[in-house]
Amino acid sequence: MSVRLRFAPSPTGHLHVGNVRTALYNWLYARQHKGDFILRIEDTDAERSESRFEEALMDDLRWLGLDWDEGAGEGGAAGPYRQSERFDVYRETAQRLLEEGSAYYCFCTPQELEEDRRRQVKGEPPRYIGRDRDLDRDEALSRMEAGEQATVRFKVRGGRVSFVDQVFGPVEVDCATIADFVLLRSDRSPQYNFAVVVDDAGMGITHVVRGEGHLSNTPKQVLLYETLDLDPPQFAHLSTILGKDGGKLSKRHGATSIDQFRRRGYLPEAMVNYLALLGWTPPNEGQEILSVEELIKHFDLGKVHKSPATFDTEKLNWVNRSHLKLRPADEVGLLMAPFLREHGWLGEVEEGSPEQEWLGELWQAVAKYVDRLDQVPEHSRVVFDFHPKRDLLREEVREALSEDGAWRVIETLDRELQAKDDLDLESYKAAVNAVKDSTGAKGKHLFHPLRVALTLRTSGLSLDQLVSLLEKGKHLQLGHPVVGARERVRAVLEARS
RNA sequence: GGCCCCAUCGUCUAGGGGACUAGGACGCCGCCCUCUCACGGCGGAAACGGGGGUUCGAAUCCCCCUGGGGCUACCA
Repeated sequence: MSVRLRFAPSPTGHLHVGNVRTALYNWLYARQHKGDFILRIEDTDAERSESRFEEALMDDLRWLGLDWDEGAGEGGAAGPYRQSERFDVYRETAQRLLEEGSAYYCFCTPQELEEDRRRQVKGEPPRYIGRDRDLDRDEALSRMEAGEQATVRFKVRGGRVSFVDQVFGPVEVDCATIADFVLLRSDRSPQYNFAVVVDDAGMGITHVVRGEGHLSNTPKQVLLYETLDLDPPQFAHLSTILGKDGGKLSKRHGATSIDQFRRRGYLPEAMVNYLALLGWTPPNEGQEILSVEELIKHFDLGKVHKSPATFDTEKLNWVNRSHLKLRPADEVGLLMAPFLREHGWLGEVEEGSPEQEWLGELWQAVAKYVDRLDQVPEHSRVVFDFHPKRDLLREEVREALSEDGAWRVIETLDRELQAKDDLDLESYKAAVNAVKDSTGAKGKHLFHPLRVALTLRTSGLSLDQLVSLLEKGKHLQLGHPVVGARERVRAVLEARS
């Protein structure tokens, strides 16, 4: 039998990295076993669910490459895939349980329930006492007709329930610790534990992979499967992802929702790779940078760790950097374009254009400085942002230029360059060699003044790469002028006075 | 309060009674490369939460404590 897995988020906010890891593990397992991956929207909480979050979550999933075979936005034979559209199914099922005597109407008021909880006996779990458990059905029905509101509660049996969790191992609990829980609320909407079971069963889900928080609720669900006369699926619960301080990951830890990472210039394959590593170790020691295909191939649900993992941005950065290096340069060039555009340094760039090729070259020059694409602009500044009048005043620049022979090197280079047309790497090097010969400056006494004249900074890209970018860039339609090398040297000399 | 889960370097982890002077990765530190900053290469510091057992032998098995987390809702 083919496996069927699902990701079932509530559209109550943006997709959190923890949710994404859950989705990912489901997806990896489904893809590995050539099964189905289903997206179900759990929006029974009408108060908190919003359709814009549903849109956003599907958008994030698509960006990550976690495609689904059935579900919201996709359709499929087991639909509808939105719980708010499945109320009939829940009501029918509840009715069946009512008739079988496995469930009953409960007329308890919120106040009564609150009192029950407060009246808890020391050493005993506080729980619903089952006041209406043995209420006569006809009586219940007539009270309903008289307009009284009632919930439908499940009659929890005695004894023990058990199941084997793929991650946590065997779990067994005493049913006495489980209160008769609500199936249908008084407004006839389903309660979570009931809806999941009805849906997972109805959708033919074979493996339920979800957050650890659901582990304690699983016995209730197993009980439900049992009275519905259905085989429960395989369960696998995933530990929580923690923040740097050991607490649950939250806004104060910085970015937590996947769209934030996306906007900062993390690659989807890097997010997927890093999240996969949080709670699972690849089989080959030391090989942690894996492609999506490799993850699908090696992923092993049975080897997922029980203990919670801390989200570490430093390691994510390393993973991202590594994947960035794996991508073809011209591809990354296109990906980083929006970030440069934000700084006003770039216009529209067409795919396959010389501009894209140039961006690829820019990328290769700045790649070693960058963890994320949103850091590209600050390291590209030397290429786009050239203002001698302003920058000659900067402390580090003044200091560097006050060194012996610095200006002479620059003046000599200026003379050498004026004699040349457009520069390529070779002619630039020839000019530098000529400067070296006629001034006698070498090593840092030669290159440092050159760097400052060309960039108005004391550190940055290799000069060879820079000159090449400048000379090519000045002829391209980048939407922002790039000042060439020769022009720069001249401008610096002119701004000196 | 009750029930349940978890616990190896700062972080992610390998480990499933002797192969452990506890291995790898990120980060950190040092050296090398070098016109700068980086990249890269090489090397280094860094952990079995505590206490009891079991055993010839425990990071590995059991119990207690401590510390985290979850459930205990007409939230999911």
